[in-house]
Amino acid sequence: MDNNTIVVDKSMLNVRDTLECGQFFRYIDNGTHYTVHSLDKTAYLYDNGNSVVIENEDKEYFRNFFDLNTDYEPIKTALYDKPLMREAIDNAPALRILRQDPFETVIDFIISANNHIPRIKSIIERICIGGNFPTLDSLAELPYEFYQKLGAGYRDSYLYETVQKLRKEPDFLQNIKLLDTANAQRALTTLKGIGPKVADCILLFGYYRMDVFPVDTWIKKVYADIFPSGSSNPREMRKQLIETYGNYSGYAQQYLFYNKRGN
DNA sequence: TCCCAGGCAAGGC
DNA sequence: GCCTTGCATGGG
Repeated sequence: MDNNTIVVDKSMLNVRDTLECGQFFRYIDNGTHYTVHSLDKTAYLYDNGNSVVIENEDKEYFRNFFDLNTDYEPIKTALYDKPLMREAIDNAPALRILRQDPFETVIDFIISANNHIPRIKSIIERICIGGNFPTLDSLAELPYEFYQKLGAGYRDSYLYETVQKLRKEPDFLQNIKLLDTANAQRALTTLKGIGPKVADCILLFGYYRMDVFPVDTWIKKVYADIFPSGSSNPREMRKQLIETYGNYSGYAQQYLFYNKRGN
């Protein structure tokens, strides 16, 4: 194996479940393999019997990206006896939470609001140039007309305004790391197009914060399964779900979301 | 076709 | 503060 190859046992990484579970959009199913784009980097994932082979250009980047330094066994063990988790974990036992770039996650999940995953993917594709995600500075150079041509609907102005604000405050996303989760969520929701749910997705997928619980249409169904006569207020649902699943809420949410949505 | 999607902003109260 | 309403677009 050369220096740019990672080999992972399939019991630790299920490629399909991890890429297609809704946390990530820039992958291509080529039939024989998956192509993954993150920022300006590319990896190719091949099935090799009982292992996954990841051919890539930056081994450290993708070891971190696929969260390969985290042992999921204690996490799954701790969650296994909690409501609906047995079925959800058994549905995708080698699903991992990706460690994505915060800026890319901000853009992706502004687009995700009230949108379908296939369409989210195609809009993001039109933002990228040659498979590379644009930098904040290069996006900020583009006129509003560029955003109007993305087919993003009313989200075009959210994208434009958020990009302009982030360029004026270059440390904004870096500073999120310094805040506790409540204040981080509050700060993110000052950006156009980011409400409580999108902020939670950004914190979970872009900052690897596990004490969040994005409540979307699917998680509302999950909540109703657990609490048949519970609240109809998303903020209250989030609170109860975090109380139920604790410090592993982020992991729990993703297993539950993927299981409920179907695959 | 028609419904709906990993919700949000704005306005009314 | 909380609740309601309107919302561009296109995939299934």
